[in-house]
Parts: sequence; structure tokens; C-alpha cells
Amino acid sequence: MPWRDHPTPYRVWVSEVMLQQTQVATVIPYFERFMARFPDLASLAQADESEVLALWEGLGYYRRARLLVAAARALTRAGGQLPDRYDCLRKLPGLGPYTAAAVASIAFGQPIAVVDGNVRRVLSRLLGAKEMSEAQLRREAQALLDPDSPGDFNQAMMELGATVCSPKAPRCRQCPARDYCRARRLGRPEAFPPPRPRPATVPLEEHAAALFRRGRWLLARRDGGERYRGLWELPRCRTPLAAPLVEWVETVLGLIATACGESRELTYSITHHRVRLVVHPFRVQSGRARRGLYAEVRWLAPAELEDLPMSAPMRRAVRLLVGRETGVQTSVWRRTS
DNA sequence: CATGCGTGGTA
DNA sequence: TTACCAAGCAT
Repeated sequence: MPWRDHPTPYRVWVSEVMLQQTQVATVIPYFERFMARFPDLASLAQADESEVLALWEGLGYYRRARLLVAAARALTRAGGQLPDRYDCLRKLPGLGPYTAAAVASIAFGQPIAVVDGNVRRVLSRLLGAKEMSEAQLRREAQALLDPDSPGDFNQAMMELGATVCSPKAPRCRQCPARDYCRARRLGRPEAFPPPRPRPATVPLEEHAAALFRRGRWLLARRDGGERYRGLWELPRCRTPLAAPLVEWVETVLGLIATACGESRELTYSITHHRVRLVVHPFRVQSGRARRGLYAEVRWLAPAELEDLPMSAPMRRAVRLLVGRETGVQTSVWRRTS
């Protein structure tokens, strides 16, 4: 892992934020690109949020990227360095109990145990305890911690969970703790800890307008709400419309347009939603685009679309749309019924 | 304290 | 194909 080779506080911090709910293999290429563009705290503090989001594109949980910039700016105002104490780190945006403990121990050698999903699972199995409170987990992890190498110990616990003490099929024969693991002695170590109930998947339907005029497409930057804030998309209306979509284009976006070609759809998942996204192509005759509920709208040539941060599904939609326009038909698109 | 936030890999 | 899962956090 590149952040282990040169574990400066800044690199440890960025890597730990990227690793929140994200696997190591996914993070590595993002981390390398991020460090090439923003090698230190000062460069990140001066960054455009949009450029940081563009580097984050595809990594998910985009709020992390916005909080990272916010924290960098706050730190720069306060002296330009990451604090070495857990309590001070914990106050920064985007640093919760896990990340503050990880940075304190890995970057600064502070004797603070981390508790993440891996540590929860490892401790639950070692102790043969199915229901452990956060406070219990915290105490047990802290009691086990090697105070001489807290960073290495914490990473070793997480790596044990990620590579050997895995959720479904733990490799107990390879485990260095196999002789004193209670869950193994009890049998069925994979039953520890009990799985949390998940919310049911909710189907959603969304409609987006692909508005084309003089070689450019209309893109909009999301403003309110939490999901995808700051990312660009084809203007989207949430609810199935009573009025034809062309009326929504006129009244909300201020554009006179005519439908051109068939609507196309793709599906994607986000948290516990299953979304069917229908894209309706339009040719715009006249009008000046209004931003509606968006922070900003822009007419963009195909080449310019690449630089804007978008969600993964919206990137798919745009790539296929532009590809279709240039004659590169893709089979992922399906005709709507 | 329950809920929502993204995505890609895997069984 | 679907469901589950992963180095959590903010609200």
C-alpha cells in the first residue's frame, strides 16, 4: 500500500478517508492520482472542490471529498498541520472515531486502538461474543493494543480481518490466533458477529432530459440534498409527470425543445434503491437555460464533459449518449416499452 | 440512535 | 441476476 511506504500525516489522513467503507484494492489507484495532483495539505486547501470531486469520481460517498477539502482549509487557517491528538483530530470534518484513531496511531504513534468492521468481527470471534456494544469493543481493542507499535497493531488487526478472518469463509487454519479463538472452538466462526438486518430495496424511477443544441449538451450541477451534491448530471425530474416532459423542459428549464429519437433507459443501484433512469433526448430550438433547482447549468461540448465530476451511473449515461450521437451504438441501452 | 450515503467485486 | 459486503460519517 503506497500510504505505508511514506506514512506522512497528510498521506495517512487521505488514505484513511478513502478507505472508509471502501476496499484497499479500490482505493490504491485513486490515492496515487490524488497524491500526484494534491501532494500536500496546502495544495488541497487551495483546490477547487469540483476538481477534488472529479478525482473522487467512481469512489462513491462523495461527501467524504467535500469534507476533506473543508478540513484542509480549516487546518490551513489554524496553522497548516494535522494535530497529533485524537481529541483534536476528532473535531475535524470527516474524522469520526475510526479515522481519528487511525491517524493518531498510524501517523503519530499515539496508543489509540481503532474499531472498524474488521476489528469488530475479529474481536467478536476471538471472544466468542455475538452482541458487543461499541464501548465493549473499544475496551477490548484498547486492552489488546501494543503500545510500542500502535499503528502496526491496528493495521494488523484490520488486515487479519480483511485477509484471514473474513466474513463468509474464515481461513482459520492460517490464522495466527486460531489456538485461542472462542468462536472457532464453539464451531461456526462465520456466525460471528450476527449479520445486521438490511433495509429492503426500494424501486425508483427517474427521468432525465438530454438537451442538445449546436453541438452541446446541457449539464446541471446538483445543489441541495445530500446525494451527489456538487456532481453534474443531465437535468433530472424525479416524479413521473402528469404533463409531457417537453412542458417540464419549457417551464422549469426555460427551453423550447422537441423530442428527437427514442427514450432510452438504464438501471443502477444506490444504497437501498434500485433506480430505473429513463433518458429522453431533445433538440433545443430556442430559449436561455435556467438553473431551476440546480446550482448551475452549462452547455458543454463532448470533450468538455470528461472533466466534470459525475456519478458513476450518470457517467455511463453520458458516455452512451455521446457515443450514440457519434455513431458508436452500444447494446447496454434498451428501448423503453 | 436509526437512517442514508456509492460503488465494484464476489458468491 | 440478486444480495451481500467493504479500513464510517453526519445528521
